[in-house]
Amino acid sequence: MMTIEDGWTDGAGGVDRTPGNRSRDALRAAQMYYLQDLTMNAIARELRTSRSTVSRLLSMARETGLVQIQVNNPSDRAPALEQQISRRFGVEAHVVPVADSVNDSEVLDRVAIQAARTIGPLVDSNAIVGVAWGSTLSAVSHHLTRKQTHDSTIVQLNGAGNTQTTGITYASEILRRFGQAYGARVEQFPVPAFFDHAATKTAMWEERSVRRILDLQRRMTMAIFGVGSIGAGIPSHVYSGGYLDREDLETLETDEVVGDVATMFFRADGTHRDIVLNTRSTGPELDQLCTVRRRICVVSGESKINGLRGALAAGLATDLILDEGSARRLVHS
Amino acid sequence: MMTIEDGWTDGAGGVDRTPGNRSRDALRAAQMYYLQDLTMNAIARELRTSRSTVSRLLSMARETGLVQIQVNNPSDRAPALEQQISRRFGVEAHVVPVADSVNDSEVLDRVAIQAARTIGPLVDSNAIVGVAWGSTLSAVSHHLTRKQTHDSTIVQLNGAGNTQTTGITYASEILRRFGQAYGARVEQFPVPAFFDHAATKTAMWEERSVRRILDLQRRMTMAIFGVGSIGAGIPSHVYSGGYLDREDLETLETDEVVGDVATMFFRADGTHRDIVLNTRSTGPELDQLCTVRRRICVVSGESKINGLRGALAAGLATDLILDEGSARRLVHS
DNA sequence: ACGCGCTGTGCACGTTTGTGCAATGCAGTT
DNA sequence: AACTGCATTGCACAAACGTGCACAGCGCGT
Repeated sequence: MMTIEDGWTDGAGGVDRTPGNRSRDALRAAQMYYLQDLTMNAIARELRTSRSTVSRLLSMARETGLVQIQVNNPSDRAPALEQQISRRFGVEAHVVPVADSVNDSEVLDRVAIQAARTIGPLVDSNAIVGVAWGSTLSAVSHHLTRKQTHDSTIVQLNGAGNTQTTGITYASEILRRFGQAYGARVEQFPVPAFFDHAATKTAMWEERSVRRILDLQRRMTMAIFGVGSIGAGIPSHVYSGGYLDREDLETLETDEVVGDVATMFFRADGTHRDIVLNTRSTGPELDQLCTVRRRICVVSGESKINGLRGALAAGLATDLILDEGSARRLVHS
Repeated sequence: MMTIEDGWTDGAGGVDRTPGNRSRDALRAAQMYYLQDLTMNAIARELRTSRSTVSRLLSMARETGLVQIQVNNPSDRAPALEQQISRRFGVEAHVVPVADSVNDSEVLDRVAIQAARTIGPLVDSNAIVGVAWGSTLSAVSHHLTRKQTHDSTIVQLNGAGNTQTTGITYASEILRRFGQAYGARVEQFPVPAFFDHAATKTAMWEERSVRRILDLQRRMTMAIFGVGSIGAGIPSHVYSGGYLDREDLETLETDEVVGDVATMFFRADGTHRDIVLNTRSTGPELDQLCTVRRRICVVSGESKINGLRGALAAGLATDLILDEGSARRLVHS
């Protein structure tokens, strides 16, 4: 007979309800399904359980990152669009195929899913990942697949408070999801998105609690953000959500701002000197952002194209994930 | 309207029968299926084709290595069996889960499939992969998944001729399949498995045509082999296939041989000095084999356990892929 | 022009897979 | 012991999927 210790690598012996079985069975099932091409029925027989349980074990295996599915386009024959974008803008492009017939919210959803799956493999142990907030990142955060890492940290890139709410629940939900997916510590940045007075920012930036976050940001190994865009149809969250008053919006216009990344603004040519609002923004200095090894920009929807152009001109991203429609718009002009 | 040039990254425009579409559609389909979780029906609509075609595109994407599915067991909580084997024998173990109720030939098949999928990701560009022959490798070769590589070479580890046939079709089929899967050059080793006289081997080993192969073997980055085993129930191919005569088998017994790798023999303790048959064998010197960075041993069936123990004692493998039954037998000693 | 073989397509069918639901088991509480 | 709340299971049904088959388009040789 087998002892319990033996039993725990064993699916064929007697039925064994030791706790922790589930994840072991999930691994066995995943191997049999994905590596041996058995049907769920056959697996159920070997595991002495029902087919439906196997189905559930497999979804669990996928969700917890036990199974990783990646689609590589052998770079030698990558789709033309991706190559063109790479050449022209010096970023690694991931174009999300989407027929132009689908509506904007579905495009966002699908870009978000694919972005989440693309980001997954890039998160290593000991990583310090900066994460912005906004509708794009919120969508992405809903689709992250888990991956076990050690000692990684998710750090908030910019404050999220505004004049109406502290914005904390919204932003912190995003962060929390990232942290949970990668088993990482989460470091929130409990400041408003914009200070009313630049002097307050200067003062706060001397506080040790704040410096701790800024220090983490300086040591980021990866940053993930969307872009905000001015000018085109729908304004982003930042431009309509109560973060900026009429006067602020006017100064943006005067400064010829076309968009922002993590509430730091820039112009169409990528410059950001002397944009007054940036002195009150809590986002990371763009020059400093550019020193981060991997900077992933997620964009969905053609309305963001102006902001995106500026961000690319500023060299803010090393990787760009965007829907096919926007990609085409980007290169065709 | 779109021009044809636009059309070729486009699935939504008019129906477009440009050649090469298939692999592009396969990529699009794979992204939509595996990264965006659409159903095949939805994909068919966007690609303007039928669901069945999408199904076929997806199988193509999997077969050609466009999609790679890997199952990782986060090493911190790897199954106990694998950890035990790793510790005791100093190899990375991949245990293939198989209920003990399934018959030997199915076990072989399933080990082969999983081995093929495990090997795939390890083959890089510029690799020189040594491949042995035998029933195990034959089974593996049938299940390799394609993967695009540049300038890699598959080299035969040991001659395959015997007194009855040249053995070439059998061995070369295996090699050919490896070559095709990885887009690699194939270098056969057109010599018998064993020379009748050691002197012939010495002479042949000076021939430039042979030296070219030996040189490749010296520069191998990876070797893949099974084990032969003496003593247990069913003897391996080598021991029964007309490669050795009665006298040879007697000398093996005298020399206390327990098994072989690529027709080079060894004893239970892993030693191989003064085994006379090795002087006539065309397999690689075992000491030299041990200098190869990655040495993958595939074993299926408990009858091979004696040979396997010897091979492990000799330190011939860095990676071991074997079925669960054998694995258990191995650690329970 | 015609026929031939080849490749790729959609249909139809049987198989495989996902999931709402009710039943069961188990732990903690009254 | 009885009760309650939560997690897990198998069932049954519907959705999604794979594949043999017949047919259409195309290139090629006669």
